[in-house]
Amino acid sequence: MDAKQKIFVAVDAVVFGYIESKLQVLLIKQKYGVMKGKWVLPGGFVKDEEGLTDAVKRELKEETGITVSYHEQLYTFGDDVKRDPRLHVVSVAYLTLVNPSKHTLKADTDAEDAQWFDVNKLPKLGYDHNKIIKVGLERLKGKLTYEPIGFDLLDKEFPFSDLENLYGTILGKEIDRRNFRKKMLSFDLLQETEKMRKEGSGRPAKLFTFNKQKYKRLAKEGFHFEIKYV
Amino acid sequence: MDAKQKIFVAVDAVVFGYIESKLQVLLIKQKYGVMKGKWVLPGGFVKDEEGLTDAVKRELKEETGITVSYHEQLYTFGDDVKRDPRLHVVSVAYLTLVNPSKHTLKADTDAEDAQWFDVNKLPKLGYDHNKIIKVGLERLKGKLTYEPIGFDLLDKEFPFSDLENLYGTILGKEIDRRNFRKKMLSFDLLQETEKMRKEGSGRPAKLFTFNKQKYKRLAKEGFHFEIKYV
DNA sequence: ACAAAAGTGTTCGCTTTACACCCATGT
DNA sequence: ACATGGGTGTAAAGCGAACACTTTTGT
Repeated sequence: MDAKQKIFVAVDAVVFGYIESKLQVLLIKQKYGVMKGKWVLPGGFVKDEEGLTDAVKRELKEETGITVSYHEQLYTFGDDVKRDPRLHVVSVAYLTLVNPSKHTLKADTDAEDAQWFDVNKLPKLGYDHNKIIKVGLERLKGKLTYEPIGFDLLDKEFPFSDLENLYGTILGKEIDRRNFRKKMLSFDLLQETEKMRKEGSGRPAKLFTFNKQKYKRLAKEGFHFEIKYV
Repeated sequence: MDAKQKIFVAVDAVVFGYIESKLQVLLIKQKYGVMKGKWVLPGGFVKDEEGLTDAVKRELKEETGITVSYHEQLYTFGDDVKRDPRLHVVSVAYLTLVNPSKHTLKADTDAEDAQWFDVNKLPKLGYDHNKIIKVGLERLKGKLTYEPIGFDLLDKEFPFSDLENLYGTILGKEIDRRNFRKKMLSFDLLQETEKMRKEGSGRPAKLFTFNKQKYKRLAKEGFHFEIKYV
């Protein structure tokens, strides 16, 4: 019962957004501390008597003003005792997805600035945050094929092509539009709306919505979403 | 920079073994503290300047004298601030698999006793450890179908029937022996040995070994182990 | 000879994959 | 009329699921 333990507990969030057909991560520029001026993941120390999930949500709100559409625990980083140069900090990382079109970023409290970065063009971040993002990206790639979380990155109503692009971009694969559409529709989880989106030239696209309630119900009954190799 | 944070970091291990065709969990009986006399998962506080993985391995060695054959981080429990009644403790849980036939359990240090329990006949444990085991079991079930970790629960050389039973027992499903064998062998990751095992009556069984090196190599090249619905 | 566990193939249906042309709109 | 992106079907191959009898040993 080591009541004088000198280890600190932090939370960090890998927040992904899908903007202009690119997968982006939300970073903040540190205002204070050793990492001052460096870009890092939103996050910070957990408060006494505060749960982990509450802590991430608080930090996200404080630092970026974002509301999440999907959230899960990612991994706890604590094998490298020097991942924070000053203190022994164990960080519980979260994977969160947002629909960025809904939000305007606002830097706040500890953050000098908050910005979206293309996940393939990241600067060198503070701490081990490049590694954390890598782990987050792997998880996202993995889950995309067996859980319908891609929808959490899109608008509520979206054209099929957005969904195709999202899968193609994130997984880095060419996808067969016909097969992809057929498979997606076979789950009977997409609802066609009356609306159309016309953008630039080309034929206008029907907009769809994802029926999350139905998915959750089916999932409980043993249904398994799976969109293989895309 | 909250240098007076009063949160403690612990690690706990869900150690599974497969004994007499039953999935078992390793528990220890607490010698000291509020949970004295209760069965709990092996684990304890992380030491200052100690990495998480090192901490679990140390605790396992101290408390049970076991050597692991598979080990991965499971989940970090820290949403419930009162999961430890006295202190705010965040616990990083690990999933570890061992081949119990190699080991003799020995209780040590904090442990009054160490014992295997049938995963379906658990007593009421201290803290939230029943829940942690539940999460561990879910993970094990999930991984069994898409990573070849079942082998880590078996002897190095095993008859096919052990593998069949393991999958059947853990997943709680009847498996078709012919299809299962065909699929397993199709990966070309099992090596037939010269040896046979005869036990009681019945035809003696060829013993196989799993070629882990080959699996790791193939996995890097994109190979995907998958044994669906068994 | 019988009981007990090991070992072995084939058929059917469904899912996956590969693949190319027409449609609706803007310029 | 042409450029741009949206929308659609079919055939072949591969995989998963169902299914029962023979072999080798111990008693």
